[in-house]
Amino acid sequence: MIESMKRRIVKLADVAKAARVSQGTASNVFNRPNLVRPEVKERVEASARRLGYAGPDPKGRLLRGGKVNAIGIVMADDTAYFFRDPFARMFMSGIAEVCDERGAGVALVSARRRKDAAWRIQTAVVDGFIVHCLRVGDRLISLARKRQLPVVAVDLDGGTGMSSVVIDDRQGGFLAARHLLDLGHRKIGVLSLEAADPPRLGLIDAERLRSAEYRTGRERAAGYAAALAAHGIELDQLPIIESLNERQAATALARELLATRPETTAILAMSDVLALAAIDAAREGGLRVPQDLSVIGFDDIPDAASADPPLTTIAQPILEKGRLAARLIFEAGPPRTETLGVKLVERASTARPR
Amino acid sequence: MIESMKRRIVKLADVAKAARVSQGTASNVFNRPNLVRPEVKERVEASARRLGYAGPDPKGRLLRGGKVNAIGIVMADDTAYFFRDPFARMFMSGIAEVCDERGAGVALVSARRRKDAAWRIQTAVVDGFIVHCLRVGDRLISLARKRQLPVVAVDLDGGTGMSSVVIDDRQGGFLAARHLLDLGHRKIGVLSLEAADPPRLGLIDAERLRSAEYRTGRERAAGYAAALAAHGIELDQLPIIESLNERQAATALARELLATRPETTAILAMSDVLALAAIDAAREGGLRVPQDLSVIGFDDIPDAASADPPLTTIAQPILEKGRLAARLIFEAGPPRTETLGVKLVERASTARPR
DNA sequence: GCCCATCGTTGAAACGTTTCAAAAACGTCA
DNA sequence: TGACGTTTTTGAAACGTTTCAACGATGGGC
Repeated sequence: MIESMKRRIVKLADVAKAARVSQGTASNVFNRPNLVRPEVKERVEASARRLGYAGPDPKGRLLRGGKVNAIGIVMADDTAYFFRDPFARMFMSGIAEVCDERGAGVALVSARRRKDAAWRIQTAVVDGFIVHCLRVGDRLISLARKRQLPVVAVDLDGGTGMSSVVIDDRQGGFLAARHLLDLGHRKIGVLSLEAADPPRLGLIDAERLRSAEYRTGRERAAGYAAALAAHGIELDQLPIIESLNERQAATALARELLATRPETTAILAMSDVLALAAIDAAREGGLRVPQDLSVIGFDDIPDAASADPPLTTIAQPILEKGRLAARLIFEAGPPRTETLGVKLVERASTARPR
Repeated sequence: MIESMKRRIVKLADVAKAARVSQGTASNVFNRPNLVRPEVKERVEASARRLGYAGPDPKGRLLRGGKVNAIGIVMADDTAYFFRDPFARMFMSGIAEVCDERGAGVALVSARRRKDAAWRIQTAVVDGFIVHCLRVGDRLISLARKRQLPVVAVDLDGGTGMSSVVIDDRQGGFLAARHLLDLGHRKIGVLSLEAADPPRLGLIDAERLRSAEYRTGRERAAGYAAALAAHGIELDQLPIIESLNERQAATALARELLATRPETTAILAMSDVLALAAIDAAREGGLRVPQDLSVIGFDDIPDAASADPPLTTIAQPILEKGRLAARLIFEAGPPRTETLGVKLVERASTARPR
């Protein structure tokens, strides 16, 4: 009675005492039952049941044993983003696949609100981190690295001593722009991902992209520039709109672009989400895609193929990227950077200008 | 030199010793820096830097402090399912939202492979569990409950002493069936979710649904039966196909149903995924929806509205379900069951039979 | 009957932190 | 100078487990 008032939690030691065995034996009952005599095992189990023992507490085990058996994925957005964004989802699926293989768990770490983001990274109970969408040299990345756990950066030129996986964004940008140019487009509008934090929504100049904090925007733009240069065009001559990678917001911005630059015959979008938004905007403006306006995306998210019209885009192996990132965590070898290739996927959202 | 060979990890005690302070003070430097004199604080920080201290290890903190500050979501599928399935995604978004509010993390616990599923649940480092898609009385649920952490079951009639959130599946089933009947359909095919584990794919009889382990299938079927009864029809008279809730697999099964029962004028699908699959199958078979075949779904996943044709379905508040489940975990009050309502959403996939 | 191998069991030592009552240091004021 | 509040710092006690060398039994072979 009085015992129950104390409300203290039953622990292994209590069970052991009740069963008149050493704590070591009690531990074995739960972890290596074949090491202990059946009779004793049963006695211990009986005591455990009687006392209402919850089983070995992972907290204790963890401290002793070391491995959590889970990795944390850090993204610079709210937690729901993991489930909302098509790119993130695909990426996570790749990670999940490898984690399942290895029997590891997955913990989602949102780094949206900078303030508690730090705390979250410092206290996350994981064996390693995959960080995505943070800026190079981001303080959060240093925090993660300070934990002295394996860290893999994704879509980020890896700092020293950190593994990273990236895609050949520049080549992708190059292929996209060249495709449009080859079709004969010259009046091209660029729909850009965020270049830096904070984003500057709306018309920006090429310089902002050249010196962008985010690798993705910077490199893709560099690819665009290279292809344009081959046709004697400067990136600076094109209208460039910076947008959040979000359909609603981007549609509004794209609409504005089309309104202010009615001569535009093609949109070079840095992501499929942006491209789909551009198509929405075109349609609202009474433009047919691809007859009146060509649109090319980047990423090849699942929706791209089933969009109307099916999207011409630069495919990157998103799933493979996730897999690779996870493998790099588990392999825990010396830091290295893996670069994945991209390719042009021609579908129906691009055509010759009229 | 020799020191470095030992490879031992630097801990708080080492830092404290090096800075000639007590361990308590060192701890304060990291956790309540304002309690310690600036001069001392700096000394400790310097030592920490010099020794390469990684910061207080969460493992230690955890054991002492208790709270992990993360909840685990258990689903009976592989981890990628969390990101693939539209229902799961929406549900997770709701959970994520509440977790973000409370500054809690999210851990994904896959219970796919029964064997290590048990281990995963026993060792997950979390403060509570939300379990979904497991059978009532599932051993895994008992395991979770044995952890003596808050557990919330979703879409499961809560066992004793466990909170749960469900929707009014029966009412939903009733509304769906009545809608079809009101339109004049009598030759109706049922596309059912899994009734029990293991699933029995293909034609099943109504009895299997009446005694189904999974609440969802059982209750929705009961709703169907009630509506049919009002028209003097028995559920047993309709062809019922059990399928995995997966577009590819379901399409094949639906195709078969349509082939063997060409008189069918409507499909009563237990989920939107199944409904969309039915539409795919119909189209392959040269049937137009809704002119030749009406299809009604259940859930109202995001894709339902944008499908072609837009899907008539029973809407359930998926997001709210996630939010509620998470709140129940955090509130940690006495166990209770929350039932959420459903409603019919008429779109364009149903019409009068010809 | 003795030696050895084998199998079970024990006891104690980590694992790394936070917390808290009590002690010390420091200032202030009479 | 001494008494008395404040700040700071200390030391030790948890937190709950696993592991491991060593010890005691038990039984077989000689």
